[in-house]
Amino acid sequence: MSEIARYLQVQKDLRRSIIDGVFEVGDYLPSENELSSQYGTTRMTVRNALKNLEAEGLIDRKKGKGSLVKLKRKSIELLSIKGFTEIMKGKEGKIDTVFLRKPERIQWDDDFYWDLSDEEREAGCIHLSRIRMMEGSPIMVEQTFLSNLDLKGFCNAPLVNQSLFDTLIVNHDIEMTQVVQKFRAISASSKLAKSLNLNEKHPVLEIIRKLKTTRPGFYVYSFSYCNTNDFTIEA
Amino acid sequence: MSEIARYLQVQKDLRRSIIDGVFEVGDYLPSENELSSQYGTTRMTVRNALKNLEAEGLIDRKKGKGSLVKLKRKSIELLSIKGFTEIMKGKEGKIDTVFLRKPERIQWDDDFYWDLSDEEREAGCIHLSRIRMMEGSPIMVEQTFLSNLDLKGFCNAPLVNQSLFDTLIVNHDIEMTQVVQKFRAISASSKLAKSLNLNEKHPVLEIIRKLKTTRPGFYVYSFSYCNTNDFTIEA
DNA sequence: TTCCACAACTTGTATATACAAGTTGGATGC
DNA sequence: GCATCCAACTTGTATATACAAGTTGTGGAA
Repeated sequence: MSEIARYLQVQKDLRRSIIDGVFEVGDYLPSENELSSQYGTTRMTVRNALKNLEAEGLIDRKKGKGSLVKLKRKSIELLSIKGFTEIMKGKEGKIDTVFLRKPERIQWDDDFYWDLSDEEREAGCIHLSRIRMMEGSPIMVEQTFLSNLDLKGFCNAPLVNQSLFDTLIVNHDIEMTQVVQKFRAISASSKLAKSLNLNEKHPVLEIIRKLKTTRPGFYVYSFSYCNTNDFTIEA
Repeated sequence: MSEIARYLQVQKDLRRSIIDGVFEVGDYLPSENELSSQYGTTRMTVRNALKNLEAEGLIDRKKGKGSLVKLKRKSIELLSIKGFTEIMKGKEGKIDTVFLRKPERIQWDDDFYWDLSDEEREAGCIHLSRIRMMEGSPIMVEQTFLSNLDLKGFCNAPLVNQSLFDTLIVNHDIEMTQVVQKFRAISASSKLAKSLNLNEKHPVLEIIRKLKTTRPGFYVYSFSYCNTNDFTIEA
């Protein structure tokens, strides 16, 4: 009765294997024929799963070769930060993420930017706050809010791979599917300027995001503030 | 020999019909069975085309109902400008577009931001410049550059629907397929401040875009500068 | 009239099969 | 040794078919 579709099982299983490192970046997945006999299904069903994994950005598929694991989720996962100045043009530096506030349960703000459903309001809010650093310099402050819907143990368990997205997929079977993102240029408040090591009123890029997930009614909201002197934000 | 795949033909044909208004927004496409007999192919082939059109954002598909035409291309067509202040929250106002410079042939700048292929360099550049206004106020200045590759009569003919994108599709069979877009917050130069009716050094959102098309090697580049005091840019 | 069941549609999933076309490595011939 | 061809792999496309499951209108029972 209403079991999960087979191709979704395959998709989920392969995704988990990739994220957990069973298949490493640069590896090829087993061929479609191998996979279909492993999972006891047909090649077309496996292809359906692989096509979705490709759309998710986890693999690249090439005719004649195979399915290459790349594990580079597009903009939906993390905003990608690229060098802007001549020396760094287009390059992606190494990013360290530091918690300002670890995940904790709070109440939703009455004036929260996005409209919330009754269900979300009732479930309460989980909040976390991070700074992303590039070579010791703070680049982006990120505030994240999610509703506390069936997220058992979320605040106590550590994040998988330091990533909110990997944690939601691996521990809670929730996948990000769509994103609405809005951009503004604003002046840094004194507090923000301090966090980003800038002068007050320096221009800062504000990114407001609402991420839809595979769990109906469950969204992830984030507000990011970036110093874009030497970097661009790619989305 | 190496004909275009059937599902791509169906896809292109349906896409064009939608853009040309044969199927209007809000209509349902013919059912998969109807389409497959119309095109003399199987349902699975038609489904392949429809799935891609759904990914392009041209239709929505619902089990039990059909394929709903929505023609809401995502960020790839036009950046959408939405009200930010309380009164306007999320609303989309009416936008007028005014030419600062009509399309004209120029030389590529040696220091052009993106790397250009020899082919693009040789073909030369077409440049146009527009301001987008909302209720009389300038919101965005947009500089657009494209290589002059087989664009017969482009500079002389008027734009279709006032739109560069519609012009390229209808007159030259070129369709935008992918976009790389980078965001920065910068201070308005005096010239830019004047165009946008702002004080000098006011924060301005810079959007750098490179649009890939269905014609190999042909790209459209744009640089946009937005006043985001009362609006957000959605991408 | 109102309600309910069902037929007739829609898209979603799955199987089985076939051939086309890109990639690779090894056998063969020189 | 070296180039060439080819067999054996890979994914891409296409056909044919079947049933599941969501949607809607119709027609009959209460």
